[in-house]
Amino acid sequence: MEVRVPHEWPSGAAAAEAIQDRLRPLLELDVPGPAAPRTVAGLDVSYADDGRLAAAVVVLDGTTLDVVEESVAAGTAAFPYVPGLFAFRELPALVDALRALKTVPDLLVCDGFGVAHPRRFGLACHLGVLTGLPCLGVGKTAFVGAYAPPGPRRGDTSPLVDGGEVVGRVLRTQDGVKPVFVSVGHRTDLDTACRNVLDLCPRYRLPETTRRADRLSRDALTA
DNA sequence: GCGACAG
DNA sequence: ATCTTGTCGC
Repeated sequence: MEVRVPHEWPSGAAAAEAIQDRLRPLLELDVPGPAAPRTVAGLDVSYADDGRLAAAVVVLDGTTLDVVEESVAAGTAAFPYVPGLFAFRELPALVDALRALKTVPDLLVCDGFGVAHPRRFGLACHLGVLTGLPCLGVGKTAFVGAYAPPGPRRGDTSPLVDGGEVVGRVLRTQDGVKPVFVSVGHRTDLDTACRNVLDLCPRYRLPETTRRADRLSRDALTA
């Protein structure tokens, strides 16, 4: 599929933040997301001991969750890990993997956050703008925002609030497991995003998209 | 000012 | 992210 060229690569933190600020106005938020996506792509990156990394994209049938297509791209950490600038670390390799895709997914599911970010422009926002596709983020641990623990049952949620605004939702994807943090990235709304994530979690805490991409990227690193 | 901080 | 065994539970 086609992916917009990222931009001139930032030389440092200040330049990276400037890029986020420049792209943020391009976000399309509060628009209805895909309630029943035909295909959903999961993205993840694994790291080796030496700085090598492997980015993986796995496209699943939105209904059966069967694998439709897979793509892997090898690369190198493109930026140091800085909370808030995490996207710049994995973006180049993820874009490579996406470009190799024959399928154009109806929805992208990222490891990390969307607008639940200090400058409201996390990885899911960045990938959304670059691809023009509906995109959401699923985080495993809290980053920004305050929240109350959601109820103990699958589907229970509580709002994630930062700076006086709701930036995401804490979602329990299975009875009694630790909740995940869902936030909108691009071209979708929070209700649809949470519905999508729940649909992608028929059995485990993390979405099948994420689990599949994680496994693929890890295997690619070994092989 | 200090600490905390997605993966 | 990654370093890491057994163990409890369905």
